[in-house]
Amino acid sequence: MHEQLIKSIQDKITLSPEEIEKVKHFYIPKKIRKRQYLLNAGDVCQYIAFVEKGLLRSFTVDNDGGEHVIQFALEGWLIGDMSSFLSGDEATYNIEALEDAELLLLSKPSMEDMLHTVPKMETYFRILMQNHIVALNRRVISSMSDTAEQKYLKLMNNCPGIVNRASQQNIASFLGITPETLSRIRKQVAQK
Amino acid sequence: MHEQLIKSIQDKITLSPEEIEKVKHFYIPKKIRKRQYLLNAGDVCQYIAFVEKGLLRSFTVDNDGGEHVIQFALEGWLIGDMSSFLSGDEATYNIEALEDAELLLLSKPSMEDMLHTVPKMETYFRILMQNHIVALNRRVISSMSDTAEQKYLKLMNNCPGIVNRASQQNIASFLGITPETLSRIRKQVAQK
DNA sequence: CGCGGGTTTGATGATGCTCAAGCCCGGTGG
DNA sequence: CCACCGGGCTTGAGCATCATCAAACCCGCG
Repeated sequence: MHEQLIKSIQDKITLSPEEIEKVKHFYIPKKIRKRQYLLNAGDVCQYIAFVEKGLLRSFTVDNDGGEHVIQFALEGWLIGDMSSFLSGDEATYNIEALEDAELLLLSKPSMEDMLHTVPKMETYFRILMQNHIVALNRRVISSMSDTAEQKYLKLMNNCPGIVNRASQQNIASFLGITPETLSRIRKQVAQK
Repeated sequence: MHEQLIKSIQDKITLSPEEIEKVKHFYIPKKIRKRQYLLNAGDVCQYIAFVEKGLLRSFTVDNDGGEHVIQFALEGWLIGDMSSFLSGDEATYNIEALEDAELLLLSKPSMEDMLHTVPKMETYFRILMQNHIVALNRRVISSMSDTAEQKYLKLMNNCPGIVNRASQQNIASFLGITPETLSRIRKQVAQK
């Protein structure tokens, strides 16, 4: 049940077996079914979710009712509205399961406890934050300067799992292009 | 010399006068002239710079030699290659002064000292990080779904200082459009 | 069997890029 | 003090990419 979490942590820092046991107990396991929401925009984000299994998306809905996929999360990824979680403000994102999923939830009090009892986890979260910012910066540049095809190919290289498992609509929204354009691109790419 | 810094901190957390004095001493004042570089891509980012006065930009250069402005920083803002600063890896961004500037530099050892002696500064930096992530997410959405004119108008509203002080080339690069397009947009916008 | 969501395919049009020329203005040297 | 240079900004014409709108298609499911 915690394999992915432990792998993710040991990837970045070294913990003793006892520390690992302690860390585990701060997370609450939760299963959630396809199409269920983990968070609704407007609520406060109570939990950061680590994905053990499954696929989720976070997205916003703009004034015209258009959805914009902010992020996908599959096995080994974190998802949540960080800003709402840390500040206690209303969330601006929705989070929905695209597949049946097994999650490990971390509440804010648990997180604080955990950082207190296993201080090395500070480093773990700092690295996650840092990687997230780097990824966001890359995405900004890509969305501004790459063609639709380049964006798609980069996603295929970096996250083949997402391309295979998410619907084209969601992928298109994530890439900032229309589903029709994505369909045509896939056709072209396949012919090579 | 530290007015902007103190304002930025007191905006987010409450410090006693003694704590403020302590904090000040961790920062190294530095003046830098227009066109000077604070950081070259490939070097390690030794300092996070707080801007007391002036205007800077961070940018990448892609394979074709094209520049992409990642960020501007004017009075009261932070600039640096966070990832390089925190991890010690090579920086991917360049940082250049667009105006003569007065900076307050924070090295990594100083930062660690400071967080140790004035723990409330943890919160300050966490809020900065958090705001940064929110801003990046907004920028991603904007760059994917807004027209060039909308992007420009948003920048004008959010950061009039940048629109007034940076060159059109830099603003265009930041917005992900060509200088020609920006020129035409400004003309249209002016006619209202 | 028929419905419905997601995907494909086609035709058309708008937005913004490219390339190219001209202009404005500040700085430099004669 | 003026002429000239050069960088940045403007303006124009043509074009590529991608969005829009619309129709057909595919396939799982009631």
